[in-house]
Amino acid sequence: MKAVIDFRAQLNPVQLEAVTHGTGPLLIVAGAGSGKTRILTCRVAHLISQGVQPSAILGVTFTNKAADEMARRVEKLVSASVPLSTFHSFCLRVLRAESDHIPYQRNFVVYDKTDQLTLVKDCMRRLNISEKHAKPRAFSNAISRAKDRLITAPQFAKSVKSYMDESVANVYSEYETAILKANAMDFDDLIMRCVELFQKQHDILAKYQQRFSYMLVDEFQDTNHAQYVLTKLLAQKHRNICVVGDPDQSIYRFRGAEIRNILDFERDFKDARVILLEQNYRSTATILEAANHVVSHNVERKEKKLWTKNDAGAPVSIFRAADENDEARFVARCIRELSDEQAIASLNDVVIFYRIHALSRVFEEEFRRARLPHAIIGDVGFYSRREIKDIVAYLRVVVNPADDVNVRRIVNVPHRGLGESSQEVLARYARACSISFYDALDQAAKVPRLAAGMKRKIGQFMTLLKKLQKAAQSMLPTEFIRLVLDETHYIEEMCGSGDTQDRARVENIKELISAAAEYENTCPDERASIDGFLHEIALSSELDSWNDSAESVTLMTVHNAKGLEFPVVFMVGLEEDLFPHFNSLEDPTDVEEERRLCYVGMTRAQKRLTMTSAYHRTVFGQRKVREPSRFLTELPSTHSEVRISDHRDSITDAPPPEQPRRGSATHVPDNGEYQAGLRVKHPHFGPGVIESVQGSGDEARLTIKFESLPGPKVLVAKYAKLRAAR
DNA sequence: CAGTCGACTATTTTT
DNA sequence: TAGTCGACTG
Repeated sequence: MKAVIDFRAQLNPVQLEAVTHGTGPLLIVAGAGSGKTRILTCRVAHLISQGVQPSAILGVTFTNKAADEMARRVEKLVSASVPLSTFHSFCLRVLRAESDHIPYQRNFVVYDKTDQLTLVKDCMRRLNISEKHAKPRAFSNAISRAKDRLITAPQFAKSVKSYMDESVANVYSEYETAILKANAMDFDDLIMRCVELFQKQHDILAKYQQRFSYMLVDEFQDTNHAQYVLTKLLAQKHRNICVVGDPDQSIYRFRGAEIRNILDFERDFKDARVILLEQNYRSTATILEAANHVVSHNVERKEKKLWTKNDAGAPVSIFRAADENDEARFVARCIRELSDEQAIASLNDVVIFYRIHALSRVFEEEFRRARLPHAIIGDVGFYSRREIKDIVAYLRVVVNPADDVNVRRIVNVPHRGLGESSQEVLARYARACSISFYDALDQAAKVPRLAAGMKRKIGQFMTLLKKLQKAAQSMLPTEFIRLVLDETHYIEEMCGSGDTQDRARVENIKELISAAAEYENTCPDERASIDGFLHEIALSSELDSWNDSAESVTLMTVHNAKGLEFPVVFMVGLEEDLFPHFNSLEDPTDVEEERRLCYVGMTRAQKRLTMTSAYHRTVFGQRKVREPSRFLTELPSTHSEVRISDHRDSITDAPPPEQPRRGSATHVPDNGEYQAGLRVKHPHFGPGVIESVQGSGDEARLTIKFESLPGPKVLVAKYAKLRAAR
């Protein structure tokens, strides 16, 4: 198929260059709103119009949603469907296709975070590591980070440097044995096993290298080491590799992403063409300036200046609310006003970003009260709800009985009188004979120290499982789920208690059946199967199914905001300890990531940006005085407009319970008695000396030279949390 | 073995 | 605050 497309009308010269770049490596550094998605889609369309087979293009995006979106747009341009995927879904497909060549059986399953954590806990128990001493979460994270860097358990064991490392090494090793036995892979395994396969089996690698003559990787700044290695392996042969990224938008370092990959790309592909896209088409000049200004506070950053031809637009609106309820009310009122004034065409034009999900609750309550239609993205994902995990566990067990985690999940759900202690007996037996938990159940009759009554109950359970297994051979996912519900009486048992959550649970189960039906209808190869469905849901998230056609305001975390844009953006909870989050405050590098996160949020806005904070907020059930985020003070004052809640007085009347500070240092009076020369101490910057004071009272601006900082810093007295130092 | 109670503690962010 | 975890009792 050859159809010349003239992109010149819709692209600027730099974009055109990126789109029509021929062969060889290409690095596109695409600033926020510079038309990145358009370039990627046009490039794919361009390649196809040049005669490249769609199936020869490997496009990798960050989320399934982005993949779908891009596929849709490509299809519109050239009416060809290009297989776009995420790293994880691509690897899963490869591993399934090549299952004969990996140390797994064909029917392996994918473990999500919860399964992974259960398994880690299990391993810890076997190694006699107390959960109090070290958190399971810490171990699972450490294991994930190791896998991101392609470090195997034996390699990890060789490089231990501390006592903690040693524990991790032990758990890691135990975990690897267990997960392999369970015939399961976690998210990180998908990448790592795929790399391993390619490195060990050159013929297989060659096959995929041959197949994909062009590669595109989106959100390159958020790829981890393993993903980059995978990319390099695949691109080695043709070297037609195009990566797109923006270092300023790297927000997944905590998950192993390496911004360095962008720099390494130029090193690894010396002949790479580098194209910088710096014109922003999305935001008003004011918003863009403000965002640029904030992110320019990052030290570890390559200088880059986005610009735009767009109008200045309204100033960035800063609002200080009395407390979190006041904040939510304010946002709701603003949205109403915008809507009434017809400043927005639809509620879909509005989004609310917060740093952590916990903040969504207040807004949810307020919006419900205000009858403002809204959709909350994320939080407890659909597939991690208990009832869904329970039912899905049955599917998983039927497909892969070796999956101990899920066998143990369902063995007593619904209750069958097979509690903790008999499970423990079985688990011990299984381990002694080195068989799976399932096999132990199957041989229950032979297991000593098990009451006859138990053996009978286990027998009944096994009869049920075998019946299900047999039925599964010839059933579609929907039919099978219904069968499970019938046979186990799950709904009656778990949802018949009159609990308020029961109705939602039943709804969720119905939703699961719908999802299965949806899968069956769209299954590409007409071979809808239970394990196919399992793989489908393993990598799906709520964001993917987010339907932006419903008329409603969207609420989501800033992390979910990547790649999206909205005419009206509210960023809420901009307070120290929250955004930047307190876990990041120790390490300047982490704070820089928070700042990039803030930058990503701000640059989603097209027309209006409002950033709010509260004077008081209830955190951990305790009312606390809050300090506005440093990111707010980093905004250029010329581009913003500050408003303070009318309710402020009524709040400040109530004396905040001033928590006693440790140590003998006294509070610097916040009634304006600052003077140059005073030695002070700041919670983050440490000791310093006031160089000069401008203004007085709370609003006084203090220029302070901190010992920890190279130059003096200007702080507003009220928010500086200063203490006197001797 | 299961249900209830109280204590406790944890909160980023996600494919 | 709320959700989880563990101990205790029926």
